[in-house]
Amino acid sequence: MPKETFFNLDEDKRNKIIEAAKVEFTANPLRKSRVSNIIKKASIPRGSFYQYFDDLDDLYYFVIDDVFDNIYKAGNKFCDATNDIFEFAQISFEYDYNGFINDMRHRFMMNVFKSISSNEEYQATFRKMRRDYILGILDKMDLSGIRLKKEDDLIKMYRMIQELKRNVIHRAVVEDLSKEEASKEFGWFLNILKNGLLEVK
Amino acid sequence: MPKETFFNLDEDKRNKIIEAAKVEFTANPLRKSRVSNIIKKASIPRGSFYQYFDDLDDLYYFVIDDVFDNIYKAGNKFCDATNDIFEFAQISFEYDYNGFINDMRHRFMMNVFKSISSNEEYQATFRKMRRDYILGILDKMDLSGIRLKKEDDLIKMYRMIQELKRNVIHRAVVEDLSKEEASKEFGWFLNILKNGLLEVK
DNA sequence: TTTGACATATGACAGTTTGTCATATACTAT
DNA sequence: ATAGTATATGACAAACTGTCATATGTCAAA
Repeated sequence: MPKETFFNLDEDKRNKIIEAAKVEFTANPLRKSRVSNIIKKASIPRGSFYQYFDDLDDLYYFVIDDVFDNIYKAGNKFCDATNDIFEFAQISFEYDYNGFINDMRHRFMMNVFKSISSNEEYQATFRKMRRDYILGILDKMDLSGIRLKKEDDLIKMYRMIQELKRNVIHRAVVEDLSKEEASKEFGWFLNILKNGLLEVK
Repeated sequence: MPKETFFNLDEDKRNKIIEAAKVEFTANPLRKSRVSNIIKKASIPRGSFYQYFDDLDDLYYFVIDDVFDNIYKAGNKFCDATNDIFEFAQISFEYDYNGFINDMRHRFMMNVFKSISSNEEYQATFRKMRRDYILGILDKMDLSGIRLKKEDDLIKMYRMIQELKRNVIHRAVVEDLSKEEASKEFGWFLNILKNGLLEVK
């Protein structure tokens, strides 16, 4: 979290720094971003930077949280437009999409997301290999009880489950969940997937 | 991707480098990891490192992909144990959990996952704020058609939807999906969430 | 065995980058 | 006016990166 000194700054200066940071993080992924570039762009001396932030990461997370927050807040204003939660989800999705992918922000988000997973080259290989691999597994399963029939849908389903798994394990690592807690949590999600959220009529 | 030179190395040397890298990436998140530490640990000269890899990222992604691959492959061997895909998911989850969270690997995965999202401090604040915020939105929704009734379950459901949204947008950014494609994709997922995967009897 | 072509190894080095610190300046309250 | 506190500043040592000229190893053809 930026230091108090940063928040004591007058708004203009603060914004100037944030803007400079966004420019830098848009041009480069975090790992290639440099404090030197940001202070040059924002015209502040090096010492000041470290008076405001612990280090570059500190500023980085502050900036992305700000961006994310703004987008989500904006998207969520649509909760007055409907009282159907799925409709709301769909509407806010479109809005979020615009927020994340508008021209100004696309490159920035690209860098944010890229630093998350492996680079493109790996992802491509990964995905290609995966498809056959998934089909191999699905082949061994009895899918007669499943609503989906198309191969593409089944693969999507498999990936959805994997993604859920990844998500729970991610949280287990970060939040230190025990195996039992994590497993139960995953089971809960699986159950939703199986039976759906809607009441059975 | 590591260069051919790296793959031409005899296995011992290759493993020594990978081991040194894992030690470094376990001790530090990518951003604080140093080529210098790795070459010291692996006893190879600096020049060689750059003969094998483009840069540190190159090695990093190679190492995590390797780790992930091994874990998932191991987990997926259970696909012979059952032909119920949900049971399989649950079994392989437990196995994956062990893979990711065993003593040796916990710290390493922590670093991998941490570099994904903001740091802990932010996450904690975020989560705390979020709860009330989510309840505020849910309050405006008509939840009478939803099977879940407990507040905690409803929040989990909301987070699941958000996570799905994040996931689709992530892919939209990285894979350059159009708004229509992305939106349709999200709709597909929502539909599964609503109605479940199981055939209606 | 010798030769040449090619692959690999090596560490010194120039150029960057980082985080700190001593000093200067501004601001506030008595 | 003064003391006390907060902020600004840029020089600097230490650390790090990626490159390059040079040395060494390998191997097939002569």
